[in-house]
Amino acid sequence: MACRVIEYGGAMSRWAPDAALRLERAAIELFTVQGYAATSVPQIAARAGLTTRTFFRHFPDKRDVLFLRERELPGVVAALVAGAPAFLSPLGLVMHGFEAMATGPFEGWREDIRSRRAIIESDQGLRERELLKNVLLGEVISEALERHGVAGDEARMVARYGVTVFELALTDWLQADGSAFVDVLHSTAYRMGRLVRPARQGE
Amino acid sequence: MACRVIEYGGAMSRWAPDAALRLERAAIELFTVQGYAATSVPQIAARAGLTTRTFFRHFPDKRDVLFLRERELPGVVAALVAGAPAFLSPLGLVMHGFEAMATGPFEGWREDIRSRRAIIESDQGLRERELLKNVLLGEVISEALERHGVAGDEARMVARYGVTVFELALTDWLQADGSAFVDVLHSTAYRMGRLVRPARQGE
DNA sequence: ACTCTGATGGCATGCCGTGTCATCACGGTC
DNA sequence: GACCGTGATGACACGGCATGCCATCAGAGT
Repeated sequence: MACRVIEYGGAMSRWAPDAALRLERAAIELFTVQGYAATSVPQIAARAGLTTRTFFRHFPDKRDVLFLRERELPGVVAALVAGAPAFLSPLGLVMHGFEAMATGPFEGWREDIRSRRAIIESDQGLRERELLKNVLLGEVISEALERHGVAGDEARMVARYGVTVFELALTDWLQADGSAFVDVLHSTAYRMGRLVRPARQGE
Repeated sequence: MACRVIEYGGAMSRWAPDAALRLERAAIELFTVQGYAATSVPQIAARAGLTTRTFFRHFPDKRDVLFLRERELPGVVAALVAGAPAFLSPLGLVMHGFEAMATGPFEGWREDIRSRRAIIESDQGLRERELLKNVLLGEVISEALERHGVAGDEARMVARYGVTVFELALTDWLQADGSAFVDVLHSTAYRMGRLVRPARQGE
């Protein structure tokens, strides 16, 4: 079967280093055409020129193939938070990390993310997996905050809040046309902060 | 098999109205003893005196049996938000609903919720399901806010924030000993609001 | 040429979840 | 009291998901 070599960032191993990428590509194509539920793992593997068993070596389950691109996200964001200026507030640290993501790689991935989102929202199981990934991201950020000296409970709260802002901003950015992700992120953070500010009458 | 009649709120149908409850009880017992993954649906059904097919008539999948008690939660909270005083801020409306839940039924369910939580946290799939339930709760609350005249995007933000506060408070309440849920809820809301307040230096 | 490593293929297995039809208890009707 | 409709359950078949196990095989290092 064609072992098309896709440049990936350098020679990794002696075998075709793109097995996971081929599987991901085949899966997205099939999901788009015939839907997620109607696509079987053997079908994906066959289209990628691999076997079912190999699919499950690269992905823990069928759903995970749609999140290959996000595997490194927690580590990257955590590193960005870890490297944020120490004088920032806890929320400032988190937003610093997200801001760097928004101005960096995300800006060019809009259509990729959009097409994946369309598939994810078509299936409840995929939605669940996405929620878990977000929570996991929050936990990693929380640890990074603790290494900045933020107390554990405060770190958890700020991390969860930050991830929520990121999620909502991402959704807005994918729907709205033309805006830069950074701007949407800032706008969302500002508006949400205002809404959530403890008001005297509303508890 | 013993068809123990559990009072549930009134005669529902002519058959034993407690099939779902029997299944839930059997499932929790087995999950506690041998773990979630090591327990099969046929095993649960047999212990409840029913068949596998009947299990899937009461629950869409194996995970859902642990969330039977929360089925009515979204409706209840939405009704509480809908009935909240109109002069409250959007966040005040949401917190009003949660506050009523906290002072009401939740206070007596602590140990039940705690044992379920222990099982849920032992399995990734169960965590995912719980996250989905929380998001669904947020969506229902968001709709209730819109019926109060809150704009769509603001409703989404406030609802997500409120659910997050509720989650964090619930976790704290289950771990800490002795505190009333309402107090933990208020404390969490206050502390999180302070952390999240837009600071001048931190974006 | 030899060995070691690690990705892959192939097979078997068990559980999950669903479609389909039969059964059977109960309530209503005459 | 006999009839029928309703709706929950039982029984069976079936396909897909996920994993354990072992064989294979290509390449790297010696």
